[in-house]
Amino acid sequence: MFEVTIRDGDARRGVLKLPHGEVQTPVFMPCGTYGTVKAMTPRDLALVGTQMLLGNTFHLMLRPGSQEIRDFGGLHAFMNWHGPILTDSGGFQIFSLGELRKLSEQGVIFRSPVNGDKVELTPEKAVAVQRDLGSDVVMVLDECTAQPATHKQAAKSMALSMRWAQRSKDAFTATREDAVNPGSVLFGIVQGGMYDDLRRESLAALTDIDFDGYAIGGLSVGESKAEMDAVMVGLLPHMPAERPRYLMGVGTPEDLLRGVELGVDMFDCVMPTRNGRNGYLFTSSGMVKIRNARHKHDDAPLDVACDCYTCSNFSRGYLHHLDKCGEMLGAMLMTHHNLHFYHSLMARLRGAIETGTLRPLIDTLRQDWNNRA
RNA sequence: UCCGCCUUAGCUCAGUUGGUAGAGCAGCUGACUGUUAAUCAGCGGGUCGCUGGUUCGAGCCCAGCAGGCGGAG
Repeated sequence: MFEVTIRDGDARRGVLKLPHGEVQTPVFMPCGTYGTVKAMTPRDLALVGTQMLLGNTFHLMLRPGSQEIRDFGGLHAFMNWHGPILTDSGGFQIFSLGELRKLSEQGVIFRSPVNGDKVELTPEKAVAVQRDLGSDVVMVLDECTAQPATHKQAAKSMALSMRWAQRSKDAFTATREDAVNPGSVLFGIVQGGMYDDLRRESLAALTDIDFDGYAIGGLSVGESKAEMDAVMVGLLPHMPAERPRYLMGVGTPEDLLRGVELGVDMFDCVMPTRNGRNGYLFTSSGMVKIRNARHKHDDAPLDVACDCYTCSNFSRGYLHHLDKCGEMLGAMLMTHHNLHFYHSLMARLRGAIETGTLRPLIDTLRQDWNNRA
């Protein structure tokens, strides 16, 4: 289901073959938590170059409910996105909803952020929900370890995630026939905090179980850039070369350059969409905070080097105005641009790997982004 | 002409028994990394209509004046 076609240094150019289509890697996947990439129609997603997107087990389980979505024919039909979908397991919510949950060997009990109900999520339940959703890539339930964590805490957390990984694999194997999407694949998630030995131990445990792909979890949770880099540098060379590698929750454009350079195949992050809604825009010459007063009278496009719908048709002054007024079109146009930026960045990186020119491209991009905003 | 009420930040308003002023919004700035986020945080900003008086001390009490609103003629 995954094939690396070309390499450039440690970077890989590949193809991920999934039930809902092929994905050219390295790829960036926008977050569509509630069955929608906020402010984007599926038509616009296709327009900006989205190949594959994320859904969220925990949030969709609460609303509208996994059986409800199954009754609609699965998440693809429900949201009218017919490309591949990867669903996060709810492991990140163990981290992000830290105040609202209780962990045990069995699983996790959340207090629903919607209505306060008790909601239990176990490795088996997470797989079952994702089976109902019909995801192309199912993620195991893990505990996204909070930072900072001592070696002991990280070890305990990682060990639990590894036991859950085995249970997830067992549940996944046992439920294939009853799935909305029987051709889906299952990814394991490496944990271990910022500790190289734990990360390696986690990876060994996962490869022992054998997954279709391997994710690096537990990053972008408050650690320094240096720590994140150290985890990637220490881990990536040991990850199975013939399987896709997914860096979860990352990241900034600079993070993507670094990840691709080190051999990551898949990324996801809320940054282009959330920051887009908040008027923080990525351009070929660095980031632009469109709500700053200096853009009020600017009739130039957001990014002269960008050919997206937003940059082709609207001025910075207009985007500033929409943002100031809280108009939803502002969120739409700015999300559109940011996603276009991320996807075209990935396309350029893929092209550079094919021609063996990744290194100079990365150097050029880093220089451009740091020049000015 | 008389009576009553009102006048505090750019705007709308709070200001307890007198102790040299607060909120929301707007403005400016910053943050955001497997979305509890069209979100969150910080900052700037006021001769408390004017002039006197009482008091150790007045946005608060008293008098006059000026605007505004309402009522009666």
